[in-house]
Amino acid sequence: MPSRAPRKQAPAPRPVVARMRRNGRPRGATAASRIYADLRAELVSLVRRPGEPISETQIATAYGVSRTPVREAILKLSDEGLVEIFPQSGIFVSRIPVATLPETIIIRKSLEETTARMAAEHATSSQLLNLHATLERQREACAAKDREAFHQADEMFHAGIAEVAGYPGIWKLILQVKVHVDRYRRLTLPQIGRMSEVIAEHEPILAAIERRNPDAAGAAMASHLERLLDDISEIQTLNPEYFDQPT
Amino acid sequence: MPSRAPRKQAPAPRPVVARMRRNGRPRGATAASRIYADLRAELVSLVRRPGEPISETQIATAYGVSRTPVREAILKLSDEGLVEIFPQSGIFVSRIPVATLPETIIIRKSLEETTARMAAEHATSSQLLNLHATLERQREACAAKDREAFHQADEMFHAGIAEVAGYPGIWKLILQVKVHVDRYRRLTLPQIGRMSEVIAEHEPILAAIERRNPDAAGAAMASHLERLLDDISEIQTLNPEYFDQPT
DNA sequence: TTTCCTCAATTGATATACTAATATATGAAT
DNA sequence: ATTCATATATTAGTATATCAATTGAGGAAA
Repeated sequence: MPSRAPRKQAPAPRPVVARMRRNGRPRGATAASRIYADLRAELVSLVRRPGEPISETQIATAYGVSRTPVREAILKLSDEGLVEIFPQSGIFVSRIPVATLPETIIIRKSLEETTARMAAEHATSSQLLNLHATLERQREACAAKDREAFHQADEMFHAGIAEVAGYPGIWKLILQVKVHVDRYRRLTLPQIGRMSEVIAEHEPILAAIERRNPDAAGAAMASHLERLLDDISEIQTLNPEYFDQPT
Repeated sequence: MPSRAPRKQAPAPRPVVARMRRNGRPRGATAASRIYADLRAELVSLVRRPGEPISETQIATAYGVSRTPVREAILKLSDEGLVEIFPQSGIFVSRIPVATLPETIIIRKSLEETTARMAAEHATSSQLLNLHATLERQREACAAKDREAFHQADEMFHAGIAEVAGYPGIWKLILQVKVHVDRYRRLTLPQIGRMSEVIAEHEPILAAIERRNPDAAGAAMASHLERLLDDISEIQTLNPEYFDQPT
């Protein structure tokens, strides 16, 4: 029996206000979150291949922890659609759901057309200079044929536009949505020639934002992302086991 | 020592194909998923009020299960932003992040402008009849002043348009994004007068889709959702403890 | 009264253990 | 060889246990 009254029970006529938030650290460096981040990186980079089984216990021993935090990480990845859990059977890296990729790109196009528009309406000079700097970094990566840096600058460019628009949460949503497209594209690695095309498409977007022309900015962004739709639907034949077949 | 070779180990030169998927039931009726669904309903319906503490053990005993499945449900809700976990402190129903609501509505507007456009391009006669039926159901609910049925028909109308567009996943994404707006609007209950306005705004959307006019359909949808932006920013003052203050 | 200190209780995070279901390898039967 | 049955190991799901961090009430000190 508790010698003291329990700290907080619901029965009262609605405490409602409740306690104010305490420490400002909402769940940072737990074992689960570290494992989640690691696994996610391995999944998007295709270090773990679609269809491959994943063993909770194996990962747990590898990290020197119990199954519990590993399971927490896996469940989160399952929500994101990166792994599939089959009860009493096993966990597997999800195959790439080819059928849903076009819809994903449509979503991205729709959202980024909006951010480009809003960016053209709200951009400050310093923000424009930052975007120019990012684009220049991308040109350097292109010249150096550094695919990793190029991709990183590419994401920064798009994220930067969302931030200039005043809606950084839109880019967070896009990140969540485009994960399967990223896995798909990782399989179509070569595309060195694409890098300069991408830059050539980024330039008019930034130019339109600079001209404060929302319509042009949105249109340029839309046509840039429409190229993505063309890119997919090429290499489905090789490595068919990585894809979720239309049956 | 295992008397038999382990079933599957990674070391081999990449098994790759792995096992085909077995039973088609990817995680259905676990205790965790039932608790998750229940809790989520309680959160969006504001049965559990923003700021209120949530006790894992209390829920566990209420369901007659251990803390483990409860924790799985809570973690998922935490990812969705419906609850906040403060380490070694407690779990609390998240306050409504008022500052992010406009962005959420912008996202929805952007995506649904797209679905309306695409619906106008692809709608078949039977699909149009279904949309008319849904709209009629909404009129009936309005006449009966049945708010719950009205809201249900409203969601069906929007979901139906996404489906006609050929991108039902867009509606699923919207559902995920608009949860805080729903909680907010639940606080502004009255709005009986709004019901007929909503119907009056739905009609031109459907009419434009019927006329196969993507531009008009997108514009009608956009202006419909812009009304949402006006609706918020009204009742922040009453019940301030439910909102995440801009400090 | 106000401030500080102490301490029991609760909590989130993790560890360990158990169970029912399932898949697969092995061996038997055809 | 091919099919079928059986046994065994692995698994997801859940239960229970441990621990350090934090809270907040009560009492001591000012």
